[in-house]
Amino acid sequence: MSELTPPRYVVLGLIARHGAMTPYELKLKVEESVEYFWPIPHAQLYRIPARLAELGLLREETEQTGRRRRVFHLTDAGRAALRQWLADPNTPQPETRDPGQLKLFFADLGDPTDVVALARQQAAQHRHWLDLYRSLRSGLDPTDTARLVSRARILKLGILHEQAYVDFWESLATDPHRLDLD
Amino acid sequence: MSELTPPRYVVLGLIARHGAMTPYELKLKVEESVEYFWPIPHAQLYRIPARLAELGLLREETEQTGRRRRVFHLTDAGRAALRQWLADPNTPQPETRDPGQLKLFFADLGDPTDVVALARQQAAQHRHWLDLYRSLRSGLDPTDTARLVSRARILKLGILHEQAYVDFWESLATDPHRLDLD
DNA sequence: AACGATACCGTACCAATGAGACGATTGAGG
DNA sequence: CCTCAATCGTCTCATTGGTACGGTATCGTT
Repeated sequence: MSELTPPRYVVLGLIARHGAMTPYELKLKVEESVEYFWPIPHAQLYRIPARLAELGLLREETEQTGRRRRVFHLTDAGRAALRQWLADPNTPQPETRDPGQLKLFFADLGDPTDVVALARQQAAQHRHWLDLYRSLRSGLDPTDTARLVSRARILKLGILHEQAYVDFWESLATDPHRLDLD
Repeated sequence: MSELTPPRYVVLGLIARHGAMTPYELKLKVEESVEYFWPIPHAQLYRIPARLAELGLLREETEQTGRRRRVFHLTDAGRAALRQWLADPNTPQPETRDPGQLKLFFADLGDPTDVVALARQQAAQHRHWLDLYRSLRSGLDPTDTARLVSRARILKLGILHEQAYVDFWESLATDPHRLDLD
């Protein structure tokens, strides 16, 4: 069984966790969480399940009522593929694509004041995410122990991440000439 | 003048900084730095300059000697486009694609011991990058003041980033049941 | 000078993706 | 009924990712 791409495992995982879903429901689920660390454009969530069904990892059924939407169920093969992926600790390198970092990298080619404006904007942007993750964490339902642990963990990482970026950009905004070589 | 995609600005920026280059030289430059925060597959570095030349932002010349490679020069329009981009502090959101985070998010669907193995592997991986960035920073040439500042800054951010991830994964590896809700 | 080996360099191909316009369906309220 | 907004799905096109493959220079050896 060959490896799937990460977005495909996202679809398998969400269906494994929440039960059979339509592409539209997948889209809603993705927007509420996965999005933050693996964005998937919504059109993909119509293409991927269809592909997984061809591979036998999902089974497609059609609603008998109303809009007759396509509902995708996890098959045994799908569950097996998911488990196998989760059991393998080896993962590809993370990829970061950060336009702000890119502008910073080339900042010496522009006006020296640009970097301060950039830093301010970036600091604000990352602070926004930091606040969001913090409030999501304090809003966790302590009685839902099953979901709580994994939710809290992933939010913890998001918070550490954003905290690091806020620290960096704020320091750059207030003190652009400081040079850390410690 | 419509916006370009980030990889195109990378090409403009590298040529602005280092002078006219062939696609192959671009590839080498990308690998030595930009790669870490904006990966670009090498085939792109043959397509992008050609496209930018069509747009009038680069000018293509052909070597008279040997392999007769295509050398791309920055035009005034190209320089202007680059400056305009750098002067605009507004940037799209960063996108992170981290297979490790994805596996963590779905960890509750697999075996509970998987997460420890994952954490160990991730901790090692991020420690590797952390060490690399640190050694790159200590290897900076203090006499090259022009480049020093921008290099040091971007490395600082990389180090903060990796430090946060090392902290997270190491803590998870040694103490998988700890729950941070502070 | 001829040679092979090894790097260097470039292109081509095809499936997959990103982005977003557009169209269809539903159901709630008037 | 009718209208409007929300919901839901598909389509298209340029771009991208991934990678295989082919050509060209260089260098050490004889």
